[in-house]
Amino acid sequence: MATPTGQRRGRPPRISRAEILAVARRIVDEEGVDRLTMRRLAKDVGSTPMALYHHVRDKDELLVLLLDEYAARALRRPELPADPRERVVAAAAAIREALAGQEWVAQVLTADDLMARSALWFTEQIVDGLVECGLTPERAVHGYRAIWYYTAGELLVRAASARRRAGDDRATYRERVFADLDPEELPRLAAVGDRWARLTAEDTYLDGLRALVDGLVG
Amino acid sequence: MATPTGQRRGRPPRISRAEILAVARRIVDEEGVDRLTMRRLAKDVGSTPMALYHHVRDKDELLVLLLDEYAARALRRPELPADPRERVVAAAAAIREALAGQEWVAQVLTADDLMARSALWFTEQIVDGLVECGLTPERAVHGYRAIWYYTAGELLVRAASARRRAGDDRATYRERVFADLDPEELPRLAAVGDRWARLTAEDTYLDGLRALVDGLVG
DNA sequence: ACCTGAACACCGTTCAAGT
DNA sequence: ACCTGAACACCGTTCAAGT
Repeated sequence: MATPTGQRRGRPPRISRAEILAVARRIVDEEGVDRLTMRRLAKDVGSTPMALYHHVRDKDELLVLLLDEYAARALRRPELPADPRERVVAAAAAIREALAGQEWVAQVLTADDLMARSALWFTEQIVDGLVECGLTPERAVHGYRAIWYYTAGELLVRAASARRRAGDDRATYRERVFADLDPEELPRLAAVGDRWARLTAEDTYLDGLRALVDGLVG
Repeated sequence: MATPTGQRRGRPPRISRAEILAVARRIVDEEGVDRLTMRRLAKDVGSTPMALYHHVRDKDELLVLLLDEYAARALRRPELPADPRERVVAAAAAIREALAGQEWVAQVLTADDLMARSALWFTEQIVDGLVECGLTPERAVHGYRAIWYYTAGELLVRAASARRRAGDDRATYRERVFADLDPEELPRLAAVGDRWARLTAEDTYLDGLRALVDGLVG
C-alpha cells in the first residue's frame, strides 16, 4: 500500500514473489519437483520458511504459480493452419509439445487443470476450429474437453512410466506378465506379447489426436 | 518357508499382508488417501510402523497392491455387445465406471498405469474389438493406448476438479476469468462465458469415447 | 521369521515476537 | 509490512536388538 505521497509504509521487502518463483523454478529444473520444499526454497532464497508465507499463501499456490508462469513462457503462439480441423490438431499439439518432457508439470497438473490465461488462446482456437467444422458452441466445448482429457492423460501416463523406468524393477513385472499370458484366455495380448513394451513406448499422440478430432467433427 | 515336515520355522506372524490391505482400504474409504500413513496404518493394525515393512516393501508398493485388489473386486466382467465397435466402447466404459467416483484411485493411478492382471481381460476385449474392426494388431494396441489416455485423463482431471471444489476459492478464480474475457481476443470463449462451468461439469465421457473410437476405426 | 524401540532426517504450517 | 525463532504435529524409513 502506498501513502498519498507515494511512499511505502512499514519495513521494505527483502524478497519478492518473482524471486521466490525464479529460485523455485531452478530447484525444480535441476533436482525435480520432489526436492522443492518450503524449507529448502527458503534456504536457497536466503531467508526463512515463514518469510515465504508472506508472498504465497501456501505450497499449493506456489506450484500453481510456477505452472502458470511456465505456461506463459513456453506457450508461444504458433502460426496455425487455415483449415479448421488442422487448426484444432495443431493447437492441441502445441499445448502438448510445451508441456511434454517437463516431468514436473504432470505432477502439478492434477492440482490445477487448464491453467492460466496464457492457455486460453489455444482453447479459443480449438473451440473456434470445432465450431467452424460445424459443431454447435456447446458441442465444441465438449469436444475441447475431450481433447484436453486425451492430452492430459497422455502427459500424465507417460510421465508416470518415465518415473517408473527411473525406479526400475516394476517394469520387469509387466514384462513378466506379458511374457506368460494364457493364449486361450487372452489371445490378442498373447499374440502381441513381447512387442507390447515397444509398441506402447512409441509416441502416437498425434495419431490418437487426429482420430479423436475426426470422430468429433464427424 | 516350510520345512520338509511342513512345519513353519521361526516366530509365527501376528499380522498378514491381507489384514494390512484390509485396514488400509478402510482408512482410505473413510478418511481419504491422504490420511493413509504407515504410522497411522500400523496403529490401526495394532502393530508398529516397522512391522509393516515385513509385509510390503514400501508405501508405494502398498498403494499399488491396494489399487490391484480394488480393481480385482470392482471390475466385474459385463456382457459385452457382439458388434466389435460397441464392444470396445462398452469395455472402456466398464473400466471407467469401476474407477470413477473412487477419488483415491486417481491419485494412485499416476503411480501405476494399466494395473493388475484383472484389467487385462478388458484390454483384450478392446484390442480384439479394434482388430475385428479392421485394424492391424499394432494399430489396435495404439488404439487401446489412445483410449486409455482419454480414460485416464478424464478420471484424473475430474478427480482434480472435485478436490478443488472441496477446497473452494480457486473455482471462483476461473469464473472470474471467464466472466470478463475480451470478446475481441477470445470471441468463442466470451460467447460461452458463464455457461463454461456448467458445460464442463457435464459428464460427456461416452460422447468423447465414441468419437475417439469412430475416429480410430475410420 | 517376525516384531519392537529408538533414532535419523526430514515435512508444512502456526504463533508470538521482533524491527 | 515484513521477517525471524521456536514450536507443533507430523512424515517414511533404517538400524540394532529382542523373542
